[in-house]
This record gives sequence, C-alpha cells and structure tokens, in this order.
Amino acid sequence: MIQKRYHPQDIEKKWQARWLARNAFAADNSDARPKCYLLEMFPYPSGDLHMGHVRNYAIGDVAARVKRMQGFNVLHPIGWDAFGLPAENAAVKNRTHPAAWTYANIANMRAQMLRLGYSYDWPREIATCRPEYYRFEQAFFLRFLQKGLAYRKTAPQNWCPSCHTVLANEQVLDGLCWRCESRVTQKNLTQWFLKITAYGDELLNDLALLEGGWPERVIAMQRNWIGKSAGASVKFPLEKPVGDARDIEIFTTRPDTLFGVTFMTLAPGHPLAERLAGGREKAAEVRAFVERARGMDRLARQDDTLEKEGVFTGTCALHPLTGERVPLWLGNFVLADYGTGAVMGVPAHDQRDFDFARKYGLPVRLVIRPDGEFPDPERLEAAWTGQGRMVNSGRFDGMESGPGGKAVAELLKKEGKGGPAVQFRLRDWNISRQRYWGAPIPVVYCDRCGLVPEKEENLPVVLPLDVTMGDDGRSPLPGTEAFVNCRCPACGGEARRETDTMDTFVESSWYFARYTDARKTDAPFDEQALRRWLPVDLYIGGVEHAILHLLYARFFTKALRDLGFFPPELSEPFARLLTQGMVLNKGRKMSKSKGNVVDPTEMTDKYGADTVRMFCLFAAPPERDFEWSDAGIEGSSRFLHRVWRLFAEEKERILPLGACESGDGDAANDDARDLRRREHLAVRKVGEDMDRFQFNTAIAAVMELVNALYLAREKLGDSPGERRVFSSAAATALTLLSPVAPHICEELWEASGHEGRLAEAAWPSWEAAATARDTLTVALQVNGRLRGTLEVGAGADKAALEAAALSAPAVRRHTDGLTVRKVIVVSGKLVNIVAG
RNA sequence: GCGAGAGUGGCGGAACAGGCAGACGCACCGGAUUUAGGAUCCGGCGGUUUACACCGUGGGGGUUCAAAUCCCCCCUCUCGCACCA
Repeated sequence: MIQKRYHPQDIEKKWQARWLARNAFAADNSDARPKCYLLEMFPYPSGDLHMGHVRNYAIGDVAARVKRMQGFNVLHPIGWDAFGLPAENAAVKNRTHPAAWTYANIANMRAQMLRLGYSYDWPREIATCRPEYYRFEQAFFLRFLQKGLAYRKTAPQNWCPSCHTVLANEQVLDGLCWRCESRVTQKNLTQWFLKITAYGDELLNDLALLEGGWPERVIAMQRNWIGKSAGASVKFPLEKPVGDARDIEIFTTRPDTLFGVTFMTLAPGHPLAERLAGGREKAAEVRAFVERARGMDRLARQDDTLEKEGVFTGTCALHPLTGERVPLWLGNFVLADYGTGAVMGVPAHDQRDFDFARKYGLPVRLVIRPDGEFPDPERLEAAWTGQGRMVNSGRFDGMESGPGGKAVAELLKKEGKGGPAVQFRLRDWNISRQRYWGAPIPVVYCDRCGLVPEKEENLPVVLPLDVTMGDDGRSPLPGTEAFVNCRCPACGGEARRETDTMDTFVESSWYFARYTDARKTDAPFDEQALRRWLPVDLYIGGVEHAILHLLYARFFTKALRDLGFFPPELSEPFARLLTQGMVLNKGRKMSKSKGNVVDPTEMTDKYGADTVRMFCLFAAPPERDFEWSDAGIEGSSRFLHRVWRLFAEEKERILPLGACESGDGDAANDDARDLRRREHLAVRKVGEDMDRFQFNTAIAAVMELVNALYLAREKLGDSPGERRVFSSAAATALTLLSPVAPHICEELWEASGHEGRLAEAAWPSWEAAATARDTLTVALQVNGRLRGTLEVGAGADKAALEAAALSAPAVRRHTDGLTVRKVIVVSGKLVNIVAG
C-alpha cells in the first residue's frame, strides 16, 4: 500500500526506530567478508549539529551504505571528542558542570544524528571523557615516559591570558589564541612534551605511502610543517669565552657560502645575547635593543614590512676555517626558537643578510660565482642566492655549490667544528594543559622520590567530578585536595598529583583504533580486531585538520606500533583521506556571529532527512565548498516527491523485483529497450561515481533515470514484458538512490512488495549488451568545426562511416569546391574531414 | 615570496584518457491542467543574428585534423606556510 502523498517525517521515524531496535548497522568482528572501515572525524559535542556536520556525515554514510550493498563487512562507527575548553567556558557561563554540559550535548547531537538516518554502529559509540576511554591513554603516556617519548622541560610557552592556559605554537594563529583570539603572551613553565620529533624522518618519508590516497595539498602541508632541511652545523669559536660558552653554533643550508661570512647575527632572545656585550657602553646599547625587540616579539616580527634592525655587541667570534674575526650582531630578524637562534651572515648570497649588511655598512664578500659573470661586490644590488661555482674559498675554489657544500661540512666534521646536519621545523608536542576538563596526566610528585609515574594497575587516574568551576575559568584541580593529595606509588608516602591535563588532541590521536573493539575493558585493543580493521580505508573530515590532528594521529600510530600496541606492519592510520569543503551561506562560513546559520533540525523538520542529505551531496562535489541555497533544497525535495509519485501512481504496473528477472526478450519494443538501456547506463554511471565519491553526478544520473521512467510510462504498454522492464528500472532507481535517501527508498521498496531490506540488497550490476545501441549519432566535422550529425548503424565500419560522412549534405555544403585531404574517423563518435 | 588548488551560462555545477561544451538541478520563459493561486505534467533556455553563419570555457600565444582538457607566458581568487638561516 503506497500512500498518495509523500510524508517524510512519518516514514523516516519509522525506519529510524527499526534500525535502532535491530542495531541494523553494527559490524561483526568475526564476519569473514572483505572489510571496509569508513570513518568521519568525530565531532566535538558543542551543542547542536551544524550543516558542516550534516554534510560530513552524509558523505561518510553514503560511502558506508554503498560498500555494504557491495558486499563488504563495513565498520562505520561514531563517538565524541568530548574533552575540551568549550565545556569549561559553558560551565562558567551557565553555572553548570562541564560533564553535565557535555553529556547533555552528546544526548542532543546523538538524537539529531539518529534523526538524519546515519547508519552508525551505535554499540561502538565512545566518548573520550569517560574513564573507560582515557584510562588507556594514561597507560600510553606511562609507556611513552618509559621509552623517553614523554618528557618534561621548562620553556617559554605561549600563554593565553584569557584561557589561562599554555598553547602549542600550532594553536597560535597570527599571535592570537586559536580558540578565543586573545593576544598571546610568553610565560616560562614546566610542561610535558611528547617527542614527535623522534619520528620526524618517518613522518616525512611515509608521506610517500599516502600519495594517491591523500589530497596532494594535505601531503604538501604536512611536508612543509615538518620542514626538514639539510645543511651543516658550524661552530664559530668566541674570541674570548663568555662564561661557559666557548663558541656560537649555527645551522646553515648553504655551507658552500661559509667563506662569505662577514658577520654573525643572534636573536635578541639568544641565551648569550646580553652577556656578549663588550664594555659598559655596549651593554646599555645591547640591553636597550633586546628590550625593544622583546616588545615586538612574535606578532610584530611576523610583519613582512618589518625593517631589519640590529646592534653590534662589541664582541667577535673567529671564522672556523680562516680564523678571521667575525663581528657578532644581534638582529630582530633572527628567531630565538628556530634552529640555534643564531645565523651566519653571508650578505653576498642571502637577501636578508644583504639588506642588513648594506644598512650597517658591513663588507660583502662574493664566494659563489654565477655562470658567466663576476659582479663587483660593492655594486651588487641584491644577493645572488642561486647555486654556482665557489670562489674566494681557499682549497674549495672551483667546486660546485652542491658537492662543495658537502666537502665544507666534511672538513668541519674532521676538525671538530661542526659537520653535516639536518634541521626540522617540527617541534615536540606540548601536551600539558592547565585545564580541568581533560584527561589527568598520571604522575605524582613525592618529596622523597621526586617525579613518580603512577602504577599502571592504579589506572585510571579519575578526573574528579565533584568540583565547581570558578568564575575565572581557572582549573579547579590544584585546589581539589582529594585529588591532589595521594600516596607515592614508589614509597607509599604522601605525594601530590600532577594537576595538568592532556591536550585533547591526544584523545583524537588513537580513537580510530579503539572503535575496532570499543567495549574491551582489560586492554585498549584486541590484536585480532586491529588486524582486521586497520588501517581506516577512508577518513573524511575538514581540511582544517590537515596538519595538527592528522600529524598527531600518524605519530601515535607509529609510536603505538613501536610500543607493541599496534601490529608491526601498521605505519599509517588512514589509507585514504577525503577533505570535504565548507558549507557557506551568503558567501561566508556559517557562524552565529554572522547570523547566517542554517539550522539542520529546522531543515529536517521542514523537508525530511532524505532531502537534507540529498541536497548536501547534490549541491557540489565533496571536496569543494558549497553555497547553501533555499531554492536548491526545494529542488531536492521536489525530486523525492517525484520519485514517490512515480511509485504511487504506477503501483499497478510495478512488480516486485523477483517477478521481473527476465531475458532480453522482454525488451519487446524500442521504447522498452531504451528504458532498459538507460537503466543499465545509470547503474554503470552511479557505480563509477560512487567509487570516486562524486555524489553530485551520481544523483544526477539517478534523476535522469527517473526522468526516463516518467517518459516511459506514457510510452510503454501493459504487456508482461514491458511491465517487467518498467518495474526493473524503477527498482534499480530506488536501489541506486537508497544510499543517499535511505528512508524513502526503503519505504517504497517495502511498499512495492519487495522481500527483505533494501539496505541489505545487493548493489546492481550492469551488462554491456543492455547498454548497446542499434544506431549511433556521429558528429560530422569539417576542418574541426561541427557541421552536422549522422545516424549510423552500430556496426558500421570506418570505411562506411567515411563514405556516409562525405556524402552527407551538411558536409558537402562545406566541402564543395575544396579538395578532401584527410578524413579522421573516431569510431562511434565523430568524423572530421580536413579539406582545403 | 614559496607550496597547493581553482577560474566554464543569470546561479550551483557536468564533460573519467584531447573527440558534438553546458549533463543534472536552480532561476527564468512558454504550453497543458486548474474557478484562482499553488502543486503537477510537457517544452524552451550561452551570446550575436530574420536566416545562413559567426563568437564562446579568466587573458595572450603554441601543439594538434580536433583543446575547457596538453605546453609556454600573464591576470584573478581560495587555502596553507612564511625574516626557516
């Protein structure tokens, strides 16, 4: 029985209830079919789903539903990245508890997801704020600590005065806190770090494994972020030692220019900066410069237009190879936290050094000779930064830059003055947060034993929930006696717990693996389950996570592998990555402050989940940003109504699929054959497009098939053969559409008498014979310009085609009086006649 | 500046490997149906032109029988990185 009108709300709720009751999309770890692990980046439970979520999860859901129908054992889990700052902010603002706020949001967003009909494996749902989850993270931390992959160090940290927390360099955007956009200041603190730099080379090299599976630009971004450069380290001995320091070490990518050094520049923040000042007068000058540079630290220094400034310290170092005196300067363009905080000054071959030398009258010495010319160094207008032949470089004269630089580095090594070196831009990951709503770092401080890791059997170190957030937003943990006061795991005496919590990026660095056996209690993972499911076959999320999250997850995968948690052959967590574009409205990203948010719930209430899903997929290819359109979603709604009407109005004609399996004889006439052909073409096209994640064109192909069905119902008669052709095409349209609009398709499938669930039906296949045509339309060109078309029999050979083309009136009109020089025939497509 | 990507009708976008540019949808126009509106169904819809024809995928060159697609130069936009030694 099919109702006359399509009422999405009723049928959607009905199917959602059935799916939930049957755990319809739960994966079975012991299912022997080939696996497919599809994952979308899990959401932060911020309150409500927004359109970006809807799109992200719709993309993943269609992929999952297609793979299931194609016979794969599909894992498609969901969970909540549930620790984090917004919960604390909301708690302060609303006088509630971060946990209460978080769990309420999770309940709300879970309901919204269910309302959208996503085919998730709900029994595997996780929330990272639960001790059952973060206890394993604490265990990982202890193992990292054992292996030296976690360590403590005191360092100047980015400090957000508004959030009262340290930020990783990666979380500082243009000198502002990435969350609250407050101006970031510097503060010295002891922090916990994870040694991601130990994996710098592997993280870089393994990017090669991801080529083809990851977008090129994400790979490029990661490569730049890791920022490996090869060169040499060089020690310049100080003329007179300053305290313990006997030399200044620098790193250079251009050791071939070492003989061109005429000065050195240190960052104002270099540890020796002020102590280098020679003489009382210099000391004041240097101190003033350092003060000034500190004032414009970071933010100002990121300005391109910043004028290079410096001050001579009054002290010299000695050139390691020539022994010449090299004046030591401080310069505002040298960064204390990159490399060694000092650079050698080669004005002839580095533009910054050149500008600096010109400004302060320092000599310019040319040591690389560009081909064919030998400019006067005094008249140079810019540095020559290219490669070339070494000159004025003692025994290296005449060598090319590349080998010459290596030879210089080797000599330095031999003489104990440096040597070949590599430099990474990547720095260790600071995971300490002075926050409450995060996973406690499982260490204690004991007056007798010092720093003591918590014992693994004492995990989890549970985050206490009976706390009250103060108005200032500062962590209540240090003031929570019951948490802080504890027993030393080593001596049993009184001790204090670490009150810093972990960066929430730690939770999201391994959650994809936890899903493989999410309810396991005695260990984080089951080895068999890991081997079965990992790596994730397709990972879908926003490109804004291209660096941080994805790099950390890659690092964790390698580290957990080396710690024995992951199989030894697993090096990369995500085989394929799809970065979806943003949903814009009125040309801008949707945001509350801009007042251009479209609420998914409102849209679902108005049009139904199927329409919302369909529009999100139809409006643009997944990687591209798309513009929300109120008129556009009307179009999607109209289409689904049209599909419904086709089945409602043709219910007499439509047979269940089982009754329409048939031979070719059914295609009794041209119209039936044509519909059958379009059916098979649609199967081919949608299949190809689904494989390429081109959901927009897949939907377009289904629309074409539905349009063909509408036309066919006028043309086809009531013979059993014609009914079978019509019914088969209609069933196929439903099947192809079902991943995108599962509720309506499932309903119509059932209502038109099919057995079983459409979600469990096999993905249709197509036959080449059915897509063939009797006649083909061939384009006719004269000198590359379209002049007409020609209907020919499908079997026509080249000679026949050529002859037919040459005699076609449309062609003759343009070749009359000309000599035919050449005829190009592309079988079944076109004939181009070259005449002149 | 470096790296990556993009530029096609009024709009979102098609065209997978050089082969009929504009699939599909939105908007718009016409027709049918309707008391009317809406909904629906059918048809039209790049520009110039009465027509023949010509022009047309950011701009300019090139390769080719044939270019949105390949090559060179330039412009614009988006994203990422950026005084990186």
